[in-house]
Amino acid sequence: MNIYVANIPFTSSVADLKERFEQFGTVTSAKIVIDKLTNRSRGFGFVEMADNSAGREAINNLNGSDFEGKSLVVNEARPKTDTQTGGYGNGSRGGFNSRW
DNA sequence: GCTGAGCGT
Repeated sequence: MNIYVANIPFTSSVADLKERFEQFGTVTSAKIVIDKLTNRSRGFGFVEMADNSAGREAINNLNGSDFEGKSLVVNEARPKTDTQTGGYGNGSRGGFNSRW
């Protein structure tokens, strides 16, 4: 269960996310996307959890919640390199891979 | 001592 976390404040780090998601389940790996060029946080990251149910719980609970004074955005991440059969094309927001 | 879209070295 990989989860996409956006609207992360720049004063936050991966340990904060990991802690925040460990409230709902076991976090396999958490990472904040740092821009390769500027070496600065882009404000979003990815959290991978062990249980899918815990991931759903974390999404439903942490999405839109208060995080460092800002509303956190938590969604399910789309597969980075997986069988993108069907082609979501240049899926900007909205198109999610419903693998449920 | 940088900045707020949003899907990753």
